[in-house]
Formats: sequence, structure tokens, C-alpha cells
Amino acid sequence: MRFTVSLPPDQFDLQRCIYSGQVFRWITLAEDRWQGVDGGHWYRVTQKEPGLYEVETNGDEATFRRLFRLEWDAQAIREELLQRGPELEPYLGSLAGLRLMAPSDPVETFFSFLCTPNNHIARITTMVGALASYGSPLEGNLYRFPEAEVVAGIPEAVLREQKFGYRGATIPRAAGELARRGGRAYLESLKSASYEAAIEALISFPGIGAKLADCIALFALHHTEVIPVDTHIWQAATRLYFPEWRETSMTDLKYKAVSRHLRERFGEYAGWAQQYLFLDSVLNWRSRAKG
DNA sequence: TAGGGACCTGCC
DNA sequence: GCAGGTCCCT
Repeated sequence: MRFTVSLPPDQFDLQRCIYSGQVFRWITLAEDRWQGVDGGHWYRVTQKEPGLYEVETNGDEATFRRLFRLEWDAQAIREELLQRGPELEPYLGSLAGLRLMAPSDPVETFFSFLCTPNNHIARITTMVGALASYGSPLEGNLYRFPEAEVVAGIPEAVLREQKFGYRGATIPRAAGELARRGGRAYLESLKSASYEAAIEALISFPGIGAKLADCIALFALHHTEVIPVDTHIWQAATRLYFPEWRETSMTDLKYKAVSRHLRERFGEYAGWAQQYLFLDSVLNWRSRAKG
């Protein structure tokens, strides 16, 4: 079906959302045209003018609006974040329209973030696309991401041939463990678990540490109060809140302290704050690397 | 506990 | 050299 979405640009900037490291299954078809997959749905989106998107999909308007959390008022959330942390102003100011997304398929998100450690976004996108092609076809060359059992059955050698490197071993191993615990139903059950319980469950997977567990809790299980502390957030957090830890390396203890501080400061909107801090850091990594 | 190094590949 | 880290080792 086809429909249009009309929102002010400061409420919704699709390009910023899909290239901010939350999802890895979108490509740019033309300057103002994108294509993406989320769960069992594909979307082709054309920006007709600022604030007006035309969407073609095998899903419907509700699935699209859920994916981008369009029912959340981004302006109100930005104001709330500024109340809780005025120091966020420079980060929020230049990234209008960026939104925290809500990917619908926890299995797809689980494996997407298993591709991210010690990696960069361009290659992550390639790898997630390669894994997705083991799933069932949706339309053209678009696939629904496969279940854990299927990923578990991919031989390490095959993934290594596909340039997965050492992740060719860790991904099927984690998949086997997920399948053993019940696959999709297991991840769904963690949605209603407490943050602490979900993290404890996720962190016991091979290849998943504190950071990936937080990413999966935020993007797959929709625990919006979570703020994964990656290298970018670590830089920002030590600059803003833990100056005594600047230039030091992260440890388990520091991770917990920073994570808890940010979670308590920004509450249920911590995930949104993370998105602004992360994208700002990625876009400015050149200048920031200098000093 | 806190450090330090290895790990695949690709792009600066 | 270093990427949205994790694991293993002193």
C-alpha cells in the first residue's frame, strides 16, 4: 500500500534516523529516496518536500509509525532532556528530526548488534545484509531476517568466506545458544523482564558483553531507559560528567557507574539522549579526534 | 580489579 | 591505525 506522512522536519528526519546506528537494513536509492526492511515489512520512502514523505510498503501506516515512534513528540522529549541536562543543548541543537527507533524484530536486532563490536557502520550494514539473505524472500532481493535456528546452522567457514572474520565463529555460536533458549519467544519474554534481569540474561551469551546487552535491551527489547556506553558515549560522558576519567580506559566498574548515572539522569528518555550524543560524535569524529 | 593484547576486514 | 567490544591473560 501507499500513504504519505506529514511531520515538521524538526519532528522527523528519516535520513538521520536510518544512518544513526540503530538499524542496518536501509539503503539510499537516490538523494531523497530510501529503501529498508524491518521484520516482515519492506519500505520504499520518497521525500516529496521537507516534512512530507511518501511511503510504499507491504506493511501499513501503523507499522511505519511504530518503527519510527512517530506517536512520540520529539520536541517535547528534547525539552524534557534539556530540563534534565542543559549540557545537552549543543548536541540536540544540530540534530533536529533524529528519533529513537523501535525495530519490530528482536531476532534481527539481536544479530545486527552481534555484528557491531570492533567494527564500523559500513561493514556492519554489509554483514547484516549477508545474514538476512539466509531468510525467506520478501520481494525482489529483500529478505526477512532468518530465525536463530537458521543462523546457528551457517558453517563458520561460509561466513569467513563472506568476510565476517572472527565473527563467523561467534555469531553461529550465539545463535545456537539463542535457539536452545527458545529463539524469538525467549527474546520476546525478556521484554517484560526488568532491565537488570534482561541484562543478566543477555550478558550470559557468548560474544555479548555489557555494551551489546544494553544495545539489545534498548533496540530489540525497547527498554528506552537504557543508554549503551560505547566509545562515543564514553568520550561524551567523561567530558560532561566524569572528568576524572578522561583519557582513561573503560573497565567493567566504570561502565556500570557511567551507565547508571546516565540512566538515572535521563530516565525513560535516556535512549533518546544516547542517540543524539552518538550521532553527533560520529558526524564530528574527525574534528573531535584532534582534541 | 585494573591493564594489555589478540581478533577479521576495510577504509582513512 | 582504528572501527558502536569481548575475551583471555597477568
